[in-house]
Amino acid sequence: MKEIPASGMLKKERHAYIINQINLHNKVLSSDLSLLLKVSEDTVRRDLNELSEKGKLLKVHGGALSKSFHFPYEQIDIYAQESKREIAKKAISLISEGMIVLTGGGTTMLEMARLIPDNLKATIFTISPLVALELAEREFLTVILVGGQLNKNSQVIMGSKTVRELSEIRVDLCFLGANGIDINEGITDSDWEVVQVKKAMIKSAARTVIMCIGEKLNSAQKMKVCSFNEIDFLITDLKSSNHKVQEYRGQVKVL
Amino acid sequence: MKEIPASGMLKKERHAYIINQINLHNKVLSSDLSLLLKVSEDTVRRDLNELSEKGKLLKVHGGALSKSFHFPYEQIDIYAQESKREIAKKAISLISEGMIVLTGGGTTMLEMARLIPDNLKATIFTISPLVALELAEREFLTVILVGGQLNKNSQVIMGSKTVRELSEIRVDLCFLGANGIDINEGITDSDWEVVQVKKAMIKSAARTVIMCIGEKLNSAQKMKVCSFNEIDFLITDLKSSNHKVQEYRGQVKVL
DNA sequence: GTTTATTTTGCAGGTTTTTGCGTATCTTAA
DNA sequence: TTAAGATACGCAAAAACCTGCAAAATAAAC
Repeated sequence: MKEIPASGMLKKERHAYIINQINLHNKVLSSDLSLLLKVSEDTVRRDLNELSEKGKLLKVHGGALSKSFHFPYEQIDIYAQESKREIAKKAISLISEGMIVLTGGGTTMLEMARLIPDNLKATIFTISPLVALELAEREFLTVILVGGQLNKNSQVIMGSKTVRELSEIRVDLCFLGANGIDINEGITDSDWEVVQVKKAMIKSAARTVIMCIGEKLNSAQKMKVCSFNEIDFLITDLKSSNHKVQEYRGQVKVL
Repeated sequence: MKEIPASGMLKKERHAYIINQINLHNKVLSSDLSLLLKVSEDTVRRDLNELSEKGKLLKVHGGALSKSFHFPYEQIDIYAQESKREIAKKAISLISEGMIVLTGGGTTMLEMARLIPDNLKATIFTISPLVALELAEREFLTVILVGGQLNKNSQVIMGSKTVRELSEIRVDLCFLGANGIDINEGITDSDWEVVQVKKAMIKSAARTVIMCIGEKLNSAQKMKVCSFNEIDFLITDLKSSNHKVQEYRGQVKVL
């Protein structure tokens, strides 16, 4: 994302420039504008406030947003956000430079996407448009969306087209959320289509990571995705000393 | 950009000179003009105020801006928002029940997605995750995202994978935005990858609709997407009586 | 060509705008 | 809870601005 730095601009010009940036990217950061326009952040803030009063944009902490546009992921409240962030951080530590990764959807995955550092070089396949859009801002990431039908509830891509596409790729690491995890049943889910996609994802990955908040442990759904021998890591927010965690130690590597 | 300093100019001459500068650079600084015209800044200011009152330019603190040239920005948001909505509405009227539709990305397309009624039954293929997410809320729509690499700037999916996937589908109607439209050059764009995807989209569609705000008419970019005989409709926000529109009537059906 | 009237210009002084920097306060993320 | 980052506020310097005025330039009249 390279913008042409501007110099010696009149106030009106700066304002116009800012509006333009907003139209292009739907948001601006005060810090970016300061560099781009070569004025202090104070001046940028004053500009943004003026434009905001004129109703041209929506001033927010750190910058401004387009008034007519809302990022879909900004309005999502995440349940158990702290836990999910914990999980996300552990998950990210598994990704090393140059890896090819595949991710599912869900809020945990979205949280993970948000926490992925700007300087990570990797290729990310995903079935979640939200994850893809979040990652699109990372300069060194190659983001590839798997094609297929968008599921209305889960906002991830699934269906036969997706399964077929997944069968054609090979990745190093696959990150999946889980609806149910049980020591006997393995990984389970309630939706048949979801199960098909997850199976396909696991199949195309050298190693699979299941990410799951502690409360979902020891709960089973109707359909089986896979058993523990098909997955390589289980990441939860629970401490390793937790008794729930201990049960799974024999079956899978728990982080 | 070196200007020829002028000396001993009459007021009228200075005014002409200033207007000329404005036409060339879209802005002038009082300080620059003072040096260039070898008169005091006060005189320059008086000149600018006079020209401003005559409506020849827009006086601002520090100099003046062109009036006729509305920046590629400035108010374009509000103004173009309306335009794009107009276009979007016309476009939607082309979709009938049960159709299979393919859409590109861009703000016009997003506006269109927002305006698609809740009760429309159709299948929508798209290369824009944003459009897909917007449409995911429509109960009777089947939304399918084409797979491929997510472009960071445009936030649409493109690349060879996308082109290949597009070659495997057949749709009734394809909606595309245009970067440049010119009566001789046809539809043009500035990015090679974009051109490849657009070509593939047009190829897989029985009929193609180009959506484009009036301003972009009669502007050409480096790369050619297609000529007018490959597209079926051109939708703009201009009235059908507009002379710009008339020119295209012979080549394509203009809405 | 000279004189007179008119316009234009530059300057001095005071006012306003704009901007950047410190400082204190607030937000956000970990 | 803490620390880093973003923000608001006040201030001061610089730049731009305006007003009035007298000198200079131009135009008009004689």
